[in-house]
Amino acid sequence: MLSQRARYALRALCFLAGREDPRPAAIVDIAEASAAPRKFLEAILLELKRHQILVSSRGRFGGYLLARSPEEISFADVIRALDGPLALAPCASKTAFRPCEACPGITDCPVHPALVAAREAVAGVLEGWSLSRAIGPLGAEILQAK
Amino acid sequence: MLSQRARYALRALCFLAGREDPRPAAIVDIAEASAAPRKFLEAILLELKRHQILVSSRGRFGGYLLARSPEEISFADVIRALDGPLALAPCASKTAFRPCEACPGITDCPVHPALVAAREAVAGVLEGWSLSRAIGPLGAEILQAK
DNA sequence: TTTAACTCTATCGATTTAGTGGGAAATTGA
DNA sequence: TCAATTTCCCACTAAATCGATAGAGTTAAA
Repeated sequence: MLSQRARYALRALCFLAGREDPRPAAIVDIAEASAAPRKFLEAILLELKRHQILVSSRGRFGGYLLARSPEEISFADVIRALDGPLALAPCASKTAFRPCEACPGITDCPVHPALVAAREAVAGVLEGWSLSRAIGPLGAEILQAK
Repeated sequence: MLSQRARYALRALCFLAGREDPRPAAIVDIAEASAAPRKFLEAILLELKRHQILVSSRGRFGGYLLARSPEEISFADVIRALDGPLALAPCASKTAFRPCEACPGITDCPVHPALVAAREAVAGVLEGWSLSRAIGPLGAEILQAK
């Protein structure tokens, strides 16, 4: 299960991906759009910035913008930034591999191959799922039509 | 990430699947084989029994047996029994669907389709991955050869 | 009736999670 | 320069979860 943080993050990023305004969006507006508590979202956006998914500017008219185009930000990027590896166990992770303690070892563990297969399956989906795909091919046009 | 409970469970079940002895296995032996603390494993096996993955007999020479053949027990069964739904969010679960609060709704949520796709991917793998597959086609023979 | 096993409930400490609060730093506009 | 606005950073709390342990109770075979 995703954490609440990751869910807020995905909603917030979809909102940002759908905006056509080139000026940065303030936390307050993002919080309203993604139905997240303002202060809580603050920490989330900061984390996304640390992972180079967002860029920010301070002061008046400051706020957040996507660090790159929505096609180049995948759900996998976002979830990894907030919840860590996609894998079901550290020993099955590609981005944060760590052997499990008290295990016969990678080659002998009967559980390991299944976890690797599961990780590959979910990573295959989420790495290919970008923000632009999430808001749909019509996402931008719909907003523009308003 | 899987809980430690689920990991112990998978190891324990693989051990049971590889045994050729028709008599039930005692907790102590299962604990040793799966490198799990005895009392902790106790609760896990009980949970697996509640989910009809194991059957038990009490008293002297009592213990646990698989409730059905190893081909008919999937990793998905085990993980669902101990960690709950495979989905990344309740709204994407097939076995325990629940709409997320403060969400535009299934049809309008831009995040939902990705979570459903991820769930289908991981369920596809884990539902098709049985204990017998985990211990390998040679699993039984190897044990017999000893 | 003893003994070896499962069953059940309660509890504990550490960690994580969700969320809040206050203030410092930066930027803009007057 | 000053005031307003906005991000940034730190500390903190309450509740839940997780991994694990303890102990009393129940069952069944020898």
